[in-house]
Amino acid sequence: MTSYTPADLEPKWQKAWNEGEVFLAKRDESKPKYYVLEMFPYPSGRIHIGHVRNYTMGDVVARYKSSTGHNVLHPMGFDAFGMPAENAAMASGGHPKTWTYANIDTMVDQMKPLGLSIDWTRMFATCDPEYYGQQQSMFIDMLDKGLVYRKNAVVNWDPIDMTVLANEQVEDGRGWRSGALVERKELTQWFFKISDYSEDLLEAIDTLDNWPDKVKTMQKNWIGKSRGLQFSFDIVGRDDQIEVYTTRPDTLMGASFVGISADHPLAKELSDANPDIAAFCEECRKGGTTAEAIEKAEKLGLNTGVKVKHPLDPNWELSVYIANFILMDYGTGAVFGCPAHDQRDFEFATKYDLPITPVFGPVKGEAAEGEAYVPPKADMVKYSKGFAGETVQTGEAAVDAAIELCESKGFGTGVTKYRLRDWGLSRQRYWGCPIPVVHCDDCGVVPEKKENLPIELPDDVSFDIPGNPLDRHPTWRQCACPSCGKDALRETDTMDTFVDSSWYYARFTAPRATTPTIAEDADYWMNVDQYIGGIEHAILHLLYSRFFARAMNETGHLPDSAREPFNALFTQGMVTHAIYQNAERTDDHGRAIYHYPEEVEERDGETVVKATGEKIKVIPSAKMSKSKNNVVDPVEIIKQYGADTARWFVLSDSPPERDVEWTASGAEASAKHLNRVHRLAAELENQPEQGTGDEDLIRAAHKAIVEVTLGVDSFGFNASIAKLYGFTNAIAKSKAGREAKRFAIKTLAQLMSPMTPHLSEEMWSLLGGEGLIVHAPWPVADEAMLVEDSVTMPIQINGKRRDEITVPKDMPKEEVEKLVLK
RNA sequence: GCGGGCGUGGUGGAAUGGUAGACACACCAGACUUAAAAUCUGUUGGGCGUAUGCCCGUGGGGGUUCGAGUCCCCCCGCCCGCACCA
Repeated sequence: MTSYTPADLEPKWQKAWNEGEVFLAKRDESKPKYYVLEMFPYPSGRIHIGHVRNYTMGDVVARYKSSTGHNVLHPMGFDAFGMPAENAAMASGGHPKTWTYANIDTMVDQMKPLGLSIDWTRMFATCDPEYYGQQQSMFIDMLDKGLVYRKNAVVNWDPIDMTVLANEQVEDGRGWRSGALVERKELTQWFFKISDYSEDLLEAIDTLDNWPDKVKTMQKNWIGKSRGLQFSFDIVGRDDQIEVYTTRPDTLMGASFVGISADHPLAKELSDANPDIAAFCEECRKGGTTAEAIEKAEKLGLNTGVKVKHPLDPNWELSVYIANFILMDYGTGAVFGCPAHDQRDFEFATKYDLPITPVFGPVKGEAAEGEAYVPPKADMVKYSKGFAGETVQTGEAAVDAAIELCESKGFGTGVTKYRLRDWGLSRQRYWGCPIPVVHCDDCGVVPEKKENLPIELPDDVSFDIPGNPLDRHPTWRQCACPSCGKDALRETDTMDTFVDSSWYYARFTAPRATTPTIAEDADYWMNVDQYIGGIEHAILHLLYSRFFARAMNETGHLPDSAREPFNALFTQGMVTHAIYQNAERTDDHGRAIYHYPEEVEERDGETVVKATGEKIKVIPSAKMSKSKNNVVDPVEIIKQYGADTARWFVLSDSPPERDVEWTASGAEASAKHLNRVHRLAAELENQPEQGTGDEDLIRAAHKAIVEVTLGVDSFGFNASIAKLYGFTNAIAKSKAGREAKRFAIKTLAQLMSPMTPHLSEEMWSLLGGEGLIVHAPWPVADEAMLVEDSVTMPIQINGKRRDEITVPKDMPKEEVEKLVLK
């Protein structure tokens, strides 16, 4: 008898697949195509068990689709530009390029033993000049189409990474990577015109039927559409106006003051004349931007002495305040305050003793005292100082009526605004894609000629001083102006690395092309049919990619049908692991001590440190982190149990969208189970030829086909695995004859093959299956075998189960009823 | 504050409005063994009972229904996302 030795059989079958070029993706118009993609990794140096879960899910889909007659594209690459490479270079004196490519080699070596059905011939890294050169070429195309522009803007400056961050990359006022408090700085930057696509990106969300609602909602909120009235207040005593935007024009008769941002042009003008105002504006800008700071921040205002006229009553004058809570980059940077119906305005008005005039109240009863009355816009309210339409109506209707009325009176227009800002892409870093433009004294900013692409990064750079090494490189900047030929200087900013990941999915369709894409390949392979990755990319990466697909369509690099690039999205959960924290002591600095799993054990129902017996506080299901000593290394797991066990485990128990906790006992159980399955196949020839219950076993096999297929089809891998356990138990217990068992075990091997491909190949060959199991078509259940002759039905009285009876399937209803009522 | 999700045994988790707890972990018992490991078999939501069996049970309270873990309303708790957004 042969025993189950993954260390031997896994490499054996991987070799067979490689030699047969089984996973090589070729265009084949005779088959339906299926493009499966997992979000590509950053080459940090080691694969993580989370990667294993992500890629295994993709692999299950890829292998299953392939066995159901699809021509599958399942590629892998690396998102290879970015800060960590530069940080490593600064720390160890190496070069980001060396570091990155060495990491990629290591990670590929770690991934290959997993037996993923990847077409490795398509692999690339975004730091390959062949890739980023094409990105530069597209940048120039986008410049031509007006999809990229340069402007002077106040930007988020990360003082640790010494670079600019996009709005999306600032979290709680801190850089998403460095964690440094972000500063505001004025710089000339490149921007993608993503805001031109606000409506398109928003509307199309509703067509994404196979995306999680959660992600769709997050994107909708991020785009942030609102409809309101934009109008101007005439400033008293001068020929000038303050423009404001409001989503509640129905509260115009409750206006109490006008507030402007400290960065508003009027505030700047007043600052120049009055040092007190200048000091106040400075104070406003300093305020922290963390959630906490905003929560606690006092509403500060300064009466400028400027007055404006109310548009509906020229005799009604309102004071203009500079206020610290008004943002220059939303709306017009100026608002009118209606304290009766806005809590923030209420607090402001109370503090500065401004009038609070309600314009509506509840239909029944009175509004509460001491706070603003803010009902949902869809609610009916009773207007006492309304100026448009019915006395009793919904806020929504009143807003519409107010906009219409104001438009007809000739002040203000109804406008739609979006929160989405243009995407600032300039980064003051070395390890990124150089922006392919040249600064010429005579011609200004000129795009590089396409024949000069790629503009490659120079290798001879140093990282001993902060800042961008491209700025201080002796020769790299110097070039000829593409327009007039005179001496000119290159742009030294590089692109945000999110640009690199915004189109890699398209590049996989023709990874070696000398143009960004090739029409026939893109037409055939796009869209991605199933995209799989972490929820953390719900906004940034996915929104940018949706924008880029549109931009690539407009620059002729993707077909119309690929403007929305991902047909289906699945966001998988993390692999977590318990943390073992010492409950009795901390280290010399008062920090918690964490123990490795192998340092602790269970003793009398308590978890203690083996060596010392100290009690342990177990924190279950925590994100893996090196500093918490709870990281599971996939390489070790594969060494110990084999890839199939690792694959089986990460798919079992928890639904794929939820976190799964890695436990040693669970991993061991998976290994045991696969051993058992292997034994079924290996010992088949010892089974007696004749037995009993052949038909029952064959029926069980057909039922398993239906149930497992359903799970695989709907991302219910844990459900499929539960059914496979059940089916395995049924085979093990069955007394059926050898050929019935052979059929059942071959079916089991096939149903398991997307999850445990090596073991399945081995079983297939042990059972005398023809060729490789990867080439075998997915089993189809025989409907006739699914129908039972007799059926067991529960007898319920008032919904409670009282008894059960087993009757022939075709027994008439009346007879069943008679039987039950007896 | 706004938006979304979740709450089921000791644990992870199953259940198109129709037998709650599939499957697995863990625990316990038994078989095999000199012994252990491995393997196999069985038990395991709570309570009552010798037993056929009965009662209770899906965060709490109410409702719809012949029937609710599932649908509706209120409350509690946890998680995630967004947020001086005018």
